[in-house]
Amino acid sequence: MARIKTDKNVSRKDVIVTKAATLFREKGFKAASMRDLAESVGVEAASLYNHIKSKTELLHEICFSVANRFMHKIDEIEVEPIPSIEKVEKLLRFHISEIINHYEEVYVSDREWKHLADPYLSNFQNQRRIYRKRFAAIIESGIRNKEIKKIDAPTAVLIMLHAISGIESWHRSTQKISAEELEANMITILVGGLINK
Amino acid sequence: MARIKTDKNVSRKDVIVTKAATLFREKGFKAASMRDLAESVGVEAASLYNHIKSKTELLHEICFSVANRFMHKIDEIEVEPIPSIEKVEKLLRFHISEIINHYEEVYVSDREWKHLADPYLSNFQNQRRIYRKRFAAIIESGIRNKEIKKIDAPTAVLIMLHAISGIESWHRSTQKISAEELEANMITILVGGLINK
DNA sequence: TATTGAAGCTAACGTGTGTTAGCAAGTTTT
DNA sequence: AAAACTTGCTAACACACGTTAGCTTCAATA
Repeated sequence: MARIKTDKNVSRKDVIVTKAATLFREKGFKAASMRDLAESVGVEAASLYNHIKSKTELLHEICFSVANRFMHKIDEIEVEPIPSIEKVEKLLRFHISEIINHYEEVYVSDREWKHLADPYLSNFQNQRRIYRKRFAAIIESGIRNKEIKKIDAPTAVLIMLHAISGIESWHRSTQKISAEELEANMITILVGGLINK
Repeated sequence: MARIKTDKNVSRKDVIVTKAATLFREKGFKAASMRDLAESVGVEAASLYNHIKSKTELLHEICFSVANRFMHKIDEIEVEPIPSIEKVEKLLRFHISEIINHYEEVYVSDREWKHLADPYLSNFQNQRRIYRKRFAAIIESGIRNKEIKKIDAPTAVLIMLHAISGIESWHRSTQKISAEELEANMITILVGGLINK
């Protein structure tokens, strides 16, 4: 009889969620079936329901674990006594490292959150909106201090966040530069485009 | 008996494809059903098949019409006798105007191409790869001419293309700046981050 | 070793899917 | 007005999906 293998500190549910993230990334949430997931876990589809409540629950877990990490980080950075442009740089570096180290989850959270069901959907959208506003506020304060060019802050946030999601393509590409080089290039272009000089 | 309305020069198939683009954008390709589409066209699901071959065909049409427009544009720009940095700017402006004027199609082509079936899938991926290489070549030539900072050109392309796809969010947002302002901000940040000075 | 709870299995359900067949209504051409 | 073609409809198909019920097997505890 098949059995889901677990290490210490990793519940069987965690294993399922992780495999789900990979599958949702590869095929998209809707196109990935519970039978696909079961196969990748090494078990029958019905057996998954001993550990999870529903397919959507898997998406919740993925999306909110990612969103929470970003929220905690911006909490932390916001209150640091450093110039705004450095806050922006820190945030960008965090985004980059998150997408490199938690590729599947971040990707899914970014592209598949549409398939969340209310009330999770509204909740997620709210968090996202708030996050972007706080990010924009940092940029605006940088503009007031003349550290940053006079630009529309919300637009700048959009550009930053989406630009960084380009790493998804880098992650899948075969002939790639190192993660460090990638990060350096990103910062050069993005922060370089902001700085007022 | 219901009937699909058409203007001159717009076939019934075109009407279906357009509505499909909207639906695929809203729900995603997999989650959008032919019955949904039929309703939005004002007809029964089975009737759609008098005009189209399959659901996937709709996706082909959307993805390749978008891809072709970009290919033709880069053909055109590549041979112009202007500095590389201006070529980059022209390409960016084209991307921006495409996403503003053909929002639904471009969005779908960007995010739903995964659901294409071979041989269209490989074909599409190839076109994408080639496009990015040609874009990167323009940047590399700009680096050689010292117009552009020394950066990894493929990374720069990723950043540009994804940054621009951020306009999707702008497009749906309620309190937005004008399209002209948006374009100006984008160019400032992106081109500003490239220029060697 | 006996007991118990966790974790797996098979079978099946109801529903929604893309698509086809066959026919009726409407429009254009002769 | 007849013929030919286009466009729509109803009904139904085969299938894949998420999920549940009920039972068995395994592993840990007493």
